[in-house]
Amino acid sequence: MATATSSPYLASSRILSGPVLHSDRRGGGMQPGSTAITTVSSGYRGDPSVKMVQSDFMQGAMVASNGGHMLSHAHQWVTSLPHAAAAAAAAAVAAVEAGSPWPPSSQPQDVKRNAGREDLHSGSALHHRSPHLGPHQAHPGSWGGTSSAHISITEGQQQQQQQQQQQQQQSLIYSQPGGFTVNGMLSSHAGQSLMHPGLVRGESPELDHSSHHHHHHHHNHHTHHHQHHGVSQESQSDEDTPTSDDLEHFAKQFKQRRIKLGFTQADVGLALGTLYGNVFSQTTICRFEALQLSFKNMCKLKPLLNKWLEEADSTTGSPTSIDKIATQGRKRKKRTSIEVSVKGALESHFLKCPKPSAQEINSLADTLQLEKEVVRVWFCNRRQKEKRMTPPGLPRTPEDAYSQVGSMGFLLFFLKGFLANT
DNA sequence: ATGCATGAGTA
DNA sequence: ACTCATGCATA
Repeated sequence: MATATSSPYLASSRILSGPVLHSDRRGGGMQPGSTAITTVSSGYRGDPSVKMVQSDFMQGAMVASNGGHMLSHAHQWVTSLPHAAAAAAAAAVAAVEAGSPWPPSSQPQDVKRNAGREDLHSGSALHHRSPHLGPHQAHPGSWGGTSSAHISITEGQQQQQQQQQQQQQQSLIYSQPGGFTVNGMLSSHAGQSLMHPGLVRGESPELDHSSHHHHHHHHNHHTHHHQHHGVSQESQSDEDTPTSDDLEHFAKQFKQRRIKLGFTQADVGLALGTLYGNVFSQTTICRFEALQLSFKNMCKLKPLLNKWLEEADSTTGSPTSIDKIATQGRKRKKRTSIEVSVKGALESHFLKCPKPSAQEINSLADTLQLEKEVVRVWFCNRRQKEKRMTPPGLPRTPEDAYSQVGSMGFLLFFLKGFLANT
């Protein structure tokens, strides 16, 4: 976007100059035609200048799709679409036409957008789990895999691609050792077991399209739910690993309550700090409510938020201790704003290769005129996004409830939207 | 509400 | 050099 709105940085206002083909290699140092503006004020780079939009993007898409010709027709639609849509759609087109039917990895993403809208009631609420569903049994790893693959990695399939059972305790280290109290007062009870690492989800079949014959056949499933000591919460107090449905319901209910009680996401984040010593930002709370965290992360946070809810509920009308978290002074790199056109190109590449090698990153960075680090981080974030619970851009309207799975879903989604708009 | 960034922990 | 949990800064 690079809006010029109140930004002291943003050197120039985009000037959509013509095509301005600059497809030459970068000779050295900075390139005049940067494709991303970093809203920086000091160090980093902030060379303004030309920024082609569509044209540039198309080029990127082409490159990604191994040479182009097919894209030519798509161009016209693309140009009139909102950039985001255009980029995604074109990127998808590029990928599809390029012959890659589907990204090898492509997390199944489980399209479990709950079907029934059955909330609306405040407080208490006793959600009736839809009786249908049958054997489906709400797979714990839901996002993780369409192919069942449940939790409890029973020692079999490991070392395949890493990223499976690695960290699981790193979260605990965040507990602030009694030292500072966010609010000047200790929490009544800090200890608390902090969710046992249930080791959830047998997720990510991961790429490696050529060699994974790991047939993990776990059966177990400690789905034992024995709720002792009623703590009022209908679901599981905080014991055993919740299912994705549980989380979804909880998140929903949590948001409702939170709003009714008049708290902002930031308030909650702070409250958690005074309550446990773990402060969280508005961002995290927001992501929790929107189920945009990893399954594991959701599980970790749920107990905490649940606790907060109870507290807030009981203490109705308590003065929200609003504190200001000291923003540790650090030289944080200013956010780089990547142009939509470039994003399209990146997206396009991502579809073909979610995990580009350092080499590829380099060349990509070169082509797109971005810092290598920026490109690397982009891919990291993109991958992470892929692992979140709620896939982005889900059908807002029932009619758009197409397949909505993976890239293809987006393609259709966007194309439909466009066509209906023309 | 999200995009880009940082860092701890791993491999 | 990657994954993951998080968050500042933005849109």
